[in-house]
Amino acid sequence: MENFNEKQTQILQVAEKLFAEKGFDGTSIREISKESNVNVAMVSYYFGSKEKLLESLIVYRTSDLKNILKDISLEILNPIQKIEKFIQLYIERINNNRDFHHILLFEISSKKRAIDFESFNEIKKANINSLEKIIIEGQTQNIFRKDINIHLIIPTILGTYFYFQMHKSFLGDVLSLKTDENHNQYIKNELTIHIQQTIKSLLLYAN
Amino acid sequence: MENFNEKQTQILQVAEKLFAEKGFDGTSIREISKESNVNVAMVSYYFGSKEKLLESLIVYRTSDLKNILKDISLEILNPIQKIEKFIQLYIERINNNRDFHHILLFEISSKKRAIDFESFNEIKKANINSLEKIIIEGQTQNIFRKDINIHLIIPTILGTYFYFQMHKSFLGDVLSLKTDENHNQYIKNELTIHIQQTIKSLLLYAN
DNA sequence: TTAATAATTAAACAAACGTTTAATTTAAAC
DNA sequence: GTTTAAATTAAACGTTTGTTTAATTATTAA
Repeated sequence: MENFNEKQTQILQVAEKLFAEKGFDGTSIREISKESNVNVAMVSYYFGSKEKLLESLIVYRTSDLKNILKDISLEILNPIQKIEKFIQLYIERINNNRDFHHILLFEISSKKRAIDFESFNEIKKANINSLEKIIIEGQTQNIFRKDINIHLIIPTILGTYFYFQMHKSFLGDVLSLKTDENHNQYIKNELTIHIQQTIKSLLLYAN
Repeated sequence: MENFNEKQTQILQVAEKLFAEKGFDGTSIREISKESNVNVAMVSYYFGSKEKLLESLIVYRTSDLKNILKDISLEILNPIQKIEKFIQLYIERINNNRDFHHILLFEISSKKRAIDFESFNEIKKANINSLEKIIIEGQTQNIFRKDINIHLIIPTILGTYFYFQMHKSFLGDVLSLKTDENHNQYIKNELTIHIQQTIKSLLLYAN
């Protein structure tokens, strides 16, 4: 349906970066146009308004995310390996789109604008279903606990990631992560392992 | 040092609510003054500027938080009970100041303003120390795992809480939490138990 | 080559913003 | 009761905001 040309994509990417850094209301169209090397009027010309620019960004990124969905439950792995892989892929994908998810997080919990998150909620539900399949498989094999509330597993996985990301500077200090590259490598390795270990313990631990 | 009179407190509380709902940049001084039933000029008169109002809010709430710090490590409880109590008190306290912590979360990860978070970081470090004591105690008693990274425990505890809080409407749907009272009770009970269970599993589970 | 459409621009627009001013009212001190 | 200081107000200030206009340039189609 929606397709963006080169200049539109340029604007969307600059807007994404600035919205993530300074928030939607903290970013002006003039900043966006300046950093995109485009006239101020072009944003209205292409997207209609600032708010519609944000909506276009959501369309743009959501259509990105839809394609990558992968069904781990069909692979030849045991439930524990599937959980590990699910978490690794989930964190990796969100981290690759961290600016966009930062914006989403703010907009979802904001009462300022009425934005339609339905297409995004669909993706979220698909991911929950994917995880649920794996957990049920582990439960029927008597490996996993039976009293698991799946809707609290995702908050622990993603919450840990987002908290880490948002406290970048504080945690970067205590963990001696000097560069952004260090930080990113830490997420890819230690943090992902920590989250995997946490969820595995929760699923496997018997009172 | 700083002390606020009744009218100043009124302004601070309204500002806190609106900043949490719509963000700092999404809230105007005129909105704050209207909802506080004071003249627009009063905000500048009392606080100097909008940004100094935010700084005053941080001072106001931080001095609140300092007093409640409680040393669980001295109580007559076993390490597991101490962990449970630590998590319960920590979540409870943050949930009681959820608007303020919502603001903090976004200011900390924002590149818009240069705000001094030192006093707040001190509190955070004190809490980490408190948790570390408990974990070390459990480790010397050979109850807890030895390969725990304490700096990733806090992100899991608070990250789970914040993610839950920020996805209020999505999770409220799937968990059938109709009112704010329902939501708050769920945090106090099920969510707190989930987080306790998660951290206990992580600390106790042996490969 | 010409006509029509799309892209781009500088300038202007009104509205909203944070802040200041200057006048007035209220409260406290003497 | 008078003086002094603090609190409160409506109005105005200069900027910045998102958006529109009207003119110009570049591209495409006939």
